[in-house]
Amino acid sequence: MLKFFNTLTKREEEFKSIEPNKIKMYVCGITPYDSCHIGHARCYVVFDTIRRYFEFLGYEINYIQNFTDIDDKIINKSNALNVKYNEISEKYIDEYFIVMDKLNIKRANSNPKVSENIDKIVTFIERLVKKNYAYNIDGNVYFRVKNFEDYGKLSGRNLEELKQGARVEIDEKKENPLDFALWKKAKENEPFWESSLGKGRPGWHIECSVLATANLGETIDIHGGGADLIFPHHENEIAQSEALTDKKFAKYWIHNGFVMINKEKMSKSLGNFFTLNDILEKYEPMALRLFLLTNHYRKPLDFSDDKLEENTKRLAKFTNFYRDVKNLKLDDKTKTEIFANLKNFENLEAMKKKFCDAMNNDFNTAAALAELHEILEFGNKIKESDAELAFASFLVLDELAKVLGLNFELTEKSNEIPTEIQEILKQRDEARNARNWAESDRLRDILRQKGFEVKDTKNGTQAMKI
RNA sequence: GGCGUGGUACCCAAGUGGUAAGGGAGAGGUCUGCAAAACCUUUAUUCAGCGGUUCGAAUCCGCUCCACGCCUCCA
Repeated sequence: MLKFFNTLTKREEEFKSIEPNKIKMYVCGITPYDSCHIGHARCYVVFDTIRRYFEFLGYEINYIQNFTDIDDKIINKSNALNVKYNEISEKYIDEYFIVMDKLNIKRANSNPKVSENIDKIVTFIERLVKKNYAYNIDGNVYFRVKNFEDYGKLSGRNLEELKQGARVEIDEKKENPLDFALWKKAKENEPFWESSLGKGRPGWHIECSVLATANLGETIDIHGGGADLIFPHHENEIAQSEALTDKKFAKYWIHNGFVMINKEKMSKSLGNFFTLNDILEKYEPMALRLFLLTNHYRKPLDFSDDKLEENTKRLAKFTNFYRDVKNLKLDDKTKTEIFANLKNFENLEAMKKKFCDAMNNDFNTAAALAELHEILEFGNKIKESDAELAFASFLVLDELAKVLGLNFELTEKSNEIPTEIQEILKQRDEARNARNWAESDRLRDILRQKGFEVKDTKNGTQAMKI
């Protein structure tokens, strides 16, 4: 039985999809105005892992993730660099895919862009105005918060509390300081769309309500995003959607915790952020994914280089085992038979069950990962004595690793050995066979200088990038 | 001020009432010409502190101390 924490009800709940075996899931995407950082990686790894687990359980999932490709930050940057706003957004959308592909994050079923859905957004806002949930002042349209009774139910706030902290821009003429913009009137040097609401562009929150309901229907199973979006973004999404449809917008809300640097929240304003480009230049993507999965998704996660060093070593334990499995002396027919009879390996079935128990308990990837280590150790212990059992443990390990999005075969950087290095390795093997230790040690030093560590095994010398 | 989260070994980290998973580092071992790597074994009578509830608490309750987040753009 799968249960997980629902931000809306503030407790763990058993999961039941609206339609049998089908899940409609929406996760807030990025605003493409700059390179992705480790916080983005955490969010999308978390929801990718959740998605993969649902698929493993047999659900058919429709996963939608938007791009907020028109926004103040993009406009500011495009004005500063004197290029069109979409040049900025397209550049960073391309970057997003490159880096997320490296992390083995499955593509969404669709990635709708705000700029391509303006008409739907305008219609949505018009209907809100008609229902008296929104009002237009001089071409700015605001949501009338006081008319939506449930406002605050997600973030656990009430209107009185919120009024205390509310800040109002000087040039805004809202009825109520808590009202938020649905449609922003075009200012000078800003891209705009002509519409019945006036010349302008959508506010931030409205897009997700529109794109989620347009792609998935009025009620969706799961809505996800970073914890920083709970208020006001997700609170406002609920208000807009439920005001219009009078139906529950999302049954389950899932939020991932922040990434911290030295126990402080990582953020642009503090300047303490790391881009994924920088990180992945130094470390294997799967080491990063391993690190992210070691922490429970709802807790804050403290990031540092040390952690990635640790997880690089940890990653090597898995990839080494994969390499050893490839060298097992088993013919294809035997392998096929093992695959077909995997359920007969009771030890492995038990470990697989523990993996699922962990995932069923609020997606406890850390405990699930621990189970992967158990299978790894099991496989390592018997690989010399029982090739068939070792191969079976590899199959189970690989299956479960992939549920977590860990593709250990993608990571063998060390397999890319240049021919020059291979030549030296060959010479060194010859020297060793001739018991010429002086020459062998000399070649080893040369290899080290060239950035390769040697590893002597029974089957000859291998090299690994340092 | 209001709302909320967390403090578990040298470091990271799981644990949600039944007697402390896992990883890194350290130590010992196997292998090896020597190394390195790899693999195996091992490492918390104790969970920030003090009280309480219970047959039983890291887990529940109360207080104290410490760290952090949200209430404004953020994944």
